[in-house]
Order: sequence, then C-alpha cells, then structure tokens
Amino acid sequence: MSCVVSMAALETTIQRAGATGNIKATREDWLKLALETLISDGVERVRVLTLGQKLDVSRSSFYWYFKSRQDLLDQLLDYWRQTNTKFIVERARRPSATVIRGVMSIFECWVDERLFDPQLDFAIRAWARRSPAIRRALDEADEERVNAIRDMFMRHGYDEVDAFVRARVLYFMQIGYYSLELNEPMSSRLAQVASYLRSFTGQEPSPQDVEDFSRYVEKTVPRSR
Amino acid sequence: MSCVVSMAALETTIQRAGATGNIKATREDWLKLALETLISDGVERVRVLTLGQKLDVSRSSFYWYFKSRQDLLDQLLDYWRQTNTKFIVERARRPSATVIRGVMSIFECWVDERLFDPQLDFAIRAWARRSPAIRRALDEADEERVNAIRDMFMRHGYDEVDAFVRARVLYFMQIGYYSLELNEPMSSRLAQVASYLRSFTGQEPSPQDVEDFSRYVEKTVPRSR
DNA sequence: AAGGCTATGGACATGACTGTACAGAGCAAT
DNA sequence: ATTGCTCTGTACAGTCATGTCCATAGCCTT
Repeated sequence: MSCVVSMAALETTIQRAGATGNIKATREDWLKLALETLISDGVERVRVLTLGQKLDVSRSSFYWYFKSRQDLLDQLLDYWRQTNTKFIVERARRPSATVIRGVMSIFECWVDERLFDPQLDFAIRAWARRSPAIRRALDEADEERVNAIRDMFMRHGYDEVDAFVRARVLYFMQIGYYSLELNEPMSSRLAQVASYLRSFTGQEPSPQDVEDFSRYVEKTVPRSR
Repeated sequence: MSCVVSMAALETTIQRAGATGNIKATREDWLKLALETLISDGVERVRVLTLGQKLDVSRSSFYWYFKSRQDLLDQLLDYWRQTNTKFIVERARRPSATVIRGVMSIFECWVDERLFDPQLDFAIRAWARRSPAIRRALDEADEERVNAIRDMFMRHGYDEVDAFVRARVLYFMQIGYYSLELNEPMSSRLAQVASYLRSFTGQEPSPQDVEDFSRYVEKTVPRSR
C-alpha cells in the first residue's frame, strides 16, 4: 500500500544476490513484501506461506534465503531500527533561529513518509505488546526521540520540565495522530499549521514561518496532494 | 492484569445465567478472560482453545454460550463501545469555570482507568487495522471524543480552528502517551501537571488548580501509587 | 556438453486452531 | 427415581501454518 519507504536502507541488511539465473523471488522480494505486510496487517500476518503465495513461489524458496520465520522478523526489526528514529533525531538537532523554526524542522518528518513511516512504527508498537525484545528496542527509540526534541526546546530557553513536557506533547501527539490513520489531505493539514505551532511552542508563528513551511512541503514532499 | 475495568458494564451484554448446577465456567468467565486477553495480547490471541485451557474447561462449553469465535469478538467490541467513549464525552461536557478547569475534567479520564481503559483502546486500534467494521466503529468514537473536547475549548472562547487543534493535541497526545505504555508512577505524572495544563491551554494554571487536581487524584483514584 | 552452484517444487511430518456431533454428568422439579 | 434441562467432555473432520528432506530445473563456467 502506502509503504513507499525508500527501500534503499533495506540494502544494508541485504547481501548482494549474485545475479544467477532461475530466480523467481529474490531475497529483496521476500523482505519487501514482508515489510509491507508487517505495516498493513501486523506481525501475526507475516507468514511464510502467505508471502510465498503472493510471490507465486513455494516456501522452499524462503528457507533458502532465511533460516526461519523468526530470522525474517529479526531483519524487519533491524530495518526499522536503522530508519525510523534517525531522521527525527537529525531534524531535532539542526540549529534553528527560533523555537517555531525548530518545531518546523521536526514537522518535516511528519509530512514526509520517507523520513518517518508512521504505520511501520505503529506495527512495531503492536508487536512490542507481546514481545519483550521488541519492547526494549522500542523504548530505547522512544526515549532517544523525545530526548532529542526536549534538547531542542531547551536550546530555545525552556526550562527542563517544560521542555520535556513540550517534547512529549509534540511527539506523543504525533504518535497518537498516526494511530488514528486519518488520511487527511495535505491541504487541510497545512491549514492548521499555525495553530499547531502556537499550541506546541506557546508562541505566535509569523506569517513568514507558515508560508515557508507550506513552500517546503510543496517542493520536497512527493504526492502531497 | 491491569484490566480492572468495572465489569459491571459487561452485564449489559449478559443474560442472567440461571444458577443451575454443574457449571465450571460461566458466560461471564469466558467474556472476562477474552477481554483481558484482547487487552494484553490483541485479538489474534483471543482463541477458543487457549481460553478454554486457562479456564480449565473444554471448548464445547464455549460453544454452548457463544455461536462462534466471531460471536465472542462482536461482544467484545460492544463492550468497548459502551464504555470507553462515554466518560470522556461526559467529562468534556461538564460546565467549567475556566479552560484550565475544563482540561482538568478531561484529565480525570487519563488518570483513572475506570473511566478510560487505554490498553483496550489500543487493542481496538490494532484490530481496526485489519477489519473495516472495527475501523468504522473506531472512527466514530474518535470523532465523538475530539468534537466533545473541541466544544469545551470553544465554550471558553477559542476560535473554531484553534479549539479543534487544541482538542486534537490534547486527545492525540494522550493516545500517543498510552501507546508507549510508560507505566510511570502517578507522582511523576502529577509533578508535570502544571506544564501540561500550560501547554494544552496556552494559559497559566494557578497553584490552586494544580493542588486541586492532586487532591482529586489522591481521593478518588485507587492505586494511584 | 558437462558439471557446478543456486534456487525452486513437492512430499512429509507435525502442530495449533475452529467447528460439529453426540453421549453423558449433575442438579431441579415432579 | 424419573424426567428434563443445562452444561461439559471426548472424538472427529477440516484448515492452515511451520520446518525438513530431497530431487531437479536452470543458468554459469569451463
């Protein structure tokens, strides 16, 4: 579906499949489909049999590339680890002239699914409910993200508790937003940017701020409708 | 586990089990255990076989009380429908002297799991990913909740867009908060109440406000540690 | 064209789960 | 004590999943 995450990052996990013949499904095919399934249906639905049917290949092929189903799941987690937290932290650390600008930097992750894939995050969250290992990985990621955002607020003069709470409000609000899967058109979302900035920072955004953000989205986000 | 939701509401869905003998597991037992399993593990783990094993009863018993597994799941959804949205809306509609007080009313749901069960909500959310019927029910509930909160902000003079955005920030932030399953002690949470009120309303809470909220929690919330 | 390696198909063993059929246990009222 | 009702256990059929074994198809090199 909407899993348009850059698969580039997947290649990290992937050994070069030497382009030998008689290949119906590559390792990448299995991984990609598994990721899409994880995102749209949850871990429980990531099944060797089902994936094989969709790829029109028997299950033996799977066991050539992967040791077991668990092996595949481990790799999916690795993929998530290497992608979803990185950009948030990077954006939060960027120098910014004002808090408003700082928050706008982070907003970039919320409007561009190449930077942060909310559905993948949600799937990991559901997965974590029943798996302590996933739970631990997720907790670490959440903490890293919130801390990065908190530091941004502190750089702009908020005291520690306020910065922490505002970081949480900003981050948790977005996690919550995504878990509703609203699928709003970008135009509606942009129409509310000023209110969000005001609400998150407690300061009044300038018209220039709002305009710049719209520009950014227009120019860099594909399919922003 | 922490499923301490008042089971009273369940009885709505329940026909009186005439207290005849030879009963090992009542309909209530099945429902309650199913609900706990839904909450802690997700729908996929609500299985007739597993429930039966935990109740130490064979599966035939289940099929006496329920037409099928789907029948049970339908009833779980009904239970959620009848409980989780009600109190939020009710609290949001209560007259309040100031916005701060209005937000505090809603906060009551976030600190008292008898009013709002976050884990159940999360489980329904995960369920909704793969079931259009659940999706619809959930969307309705979310809209009802946000609208009730928005109206509260509007009653206190916020314009429509601002009220709507603040309602979302308040509600989504909480949904996000819960999906992290932080399990913080109540004392930490209370220590941040002032910051949260400030962030959500854009106004400064009085010491009296903060103190009153602490009092409320202390008196009415069981096990607030 | 012959062998070698890679990837695949098919068969088999095993286990978890749903739903159905039916016999019978236990209590209540007659 | 017999009958009737409610609930439970055992047994069976059917589905869907994982993982293993082994034969072999297909390209690549020599």
